[in-house]
Formats: sequence, structure tokens, C-alpha cells
Amino acid sequence: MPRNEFICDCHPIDEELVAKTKAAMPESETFRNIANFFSIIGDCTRCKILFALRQNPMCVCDLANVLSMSKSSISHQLGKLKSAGVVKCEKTGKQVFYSLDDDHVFEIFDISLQHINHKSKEANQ
Amino acid sequence: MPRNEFICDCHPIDEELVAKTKAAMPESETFRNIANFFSIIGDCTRCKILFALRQNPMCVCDLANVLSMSKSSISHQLGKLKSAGVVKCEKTGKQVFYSLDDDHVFEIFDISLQHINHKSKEANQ
DNA sequence: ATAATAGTTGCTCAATCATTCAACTAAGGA
DNA sequence: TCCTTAGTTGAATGATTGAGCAACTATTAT
Repeated sequence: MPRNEFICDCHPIDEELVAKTKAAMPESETFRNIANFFSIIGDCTRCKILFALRQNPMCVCDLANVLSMSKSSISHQLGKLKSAGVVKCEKTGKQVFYSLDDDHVFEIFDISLQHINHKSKEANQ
Repeated sequence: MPRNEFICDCHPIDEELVAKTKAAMPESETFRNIANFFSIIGDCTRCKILFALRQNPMCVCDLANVLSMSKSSISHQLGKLKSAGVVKCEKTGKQVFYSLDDDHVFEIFDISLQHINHKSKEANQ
């Protein structure tokens, strides 16, 4: 019966380090949650939506106009942002107004932009 | 000749807001960069690699053993992390040791984990 | 020189995903 | 009541992407 450790195609070099590191890893669900969150905001359209909503709450139709895309696309993407807890909505009459649900997102964006700008400066040297 | 504003399938409701928001949006490249960065870290395997490297620099082979995956997969993913400037490497002998290039990443992870935990607590109420 | 090992790279396959279309619900105006 | 408009939803499609295999390079040991 093959042991778990050899699903991989090579023998460990520093077995102790491998065991120690493996033991200290968070559980799978944590990784799924983190990866899922970042892949939600890791999309051009959804980033644009978030930057637009940072300025003002907006209805689906106006967002579609800002991004020059179809209502349907925007609505699909808003659904994902909402289920990730990044965005919330409120219906008034025929319109649904979306807004940022959480300040955390732009904390994250701001730090990330520092990183990105830092790296692109490095790359130009 | 159709104007740019009508690639979309509906008329704006608050034209002034749409125009104002559109004007204040960063340029496309900014969005591509941000989305690219988040989609790089928005993957389970790559998150695991980063958490492993947070503990210790490691060679490809040992990382493969920690994650129970093939060397090839790990190497591919390390390549992406490296081109995003998140990870750096150093060759010693036959081995290549990878390590985190930047503290920003775990600043971002830590804030994001707060967000994620906050949201999952909300969801359970 | 030869063999073995660490890592990289190109290719293929399967799965995931963003967008669009079409059909639908819900709300307001004529 | 009927029509129009705002938005949602499910299915279909095309594109992207992660994983593993196989072939390759480079370094070390025999």
C-alpha cells in the first residue's frame, strides 16, 4: 500500500524539512478559501467593477455603460463578487444598486499596487 | 458612426455619473497588472507553495514532496510565481532553492485572511 | 566517460471560466 | 391591462489554464 508521501515523482532531499513543513501547513480548506478569494478579485472585469464602485454605488445598467459591456456579463460578475462578500446590493424600484461591502478589499488593492509598482520599477532597471 | 459608449446593450440611467466614473477609472494596463497579480496568487497550489516557502527556502524536489505533486507541476507554478516577482531562486549545485522575494505577499495574505474569516463568521449567523 | 539526479520546457488533456444569447421575473408607465 | 425596462439565470461556446508525461539540460558521483 503506497504511502501518502510518494504520490510525488521524486524522493525528498531534506526529509526532516519536508516533514516539518508539511506538519505546519494550514488545512486544505484554508487554501481553498484564500485561493478562491484571490481568483475572484483576480479578473480584469471584476477589478474594474470594484474600482467603479469605489467611487459610487451604481446600478447594473450604469456599470455596464462604464465598462462598455453587456448587462448580463456585469450581472454574472456581480453575483460572484457578492458571493465572495466583496459587494452588496439594494433594490430600489426597478434598479439594483451595488456597492462595496467591505473596506478590506481596497486595503488589499493598495498594498498590491505598491508591490506591483515596486516590481515594475525593478524590472526597468 | 457609433460612439464608444454604446458597445453595451442598454442606455445609461445616470449619464453624468457614468461619464464621471468612466473618466476617473485607471488605465487598462493597471487593471491587467492587478488582475494578473491576484490571479497568480489565486490558485491553491501556488498558495500552498507560498505558505511552505514562508517557513523555509526550499528546493523544487522537497516542495513537490510537501505538496505531493510532480516536480514538473511545481516547477511550472514556481515559474509563474517568479515572473510575478513573488518568489526568487538561487542555484546551488544540482538544486535550485526558492524563497519569498517580498514581504508584501504575506501582508496581503494576512489582511485577506481577516476578511475571509470575518465573512465566514457572518455567513454562519 | 557513464550513470544518476535536479530541474526545466513543450505538449496534450481535462477542467474551469468569461462572455453571449435567450428566456425569464419584477417593477413602472401608458 | 399591456408594454417597456432593469436585472437575473441557465445553457452553449470559445478561451484559458493546471497537471502530468516525455524529452531535454546541467551538475555531481562512480
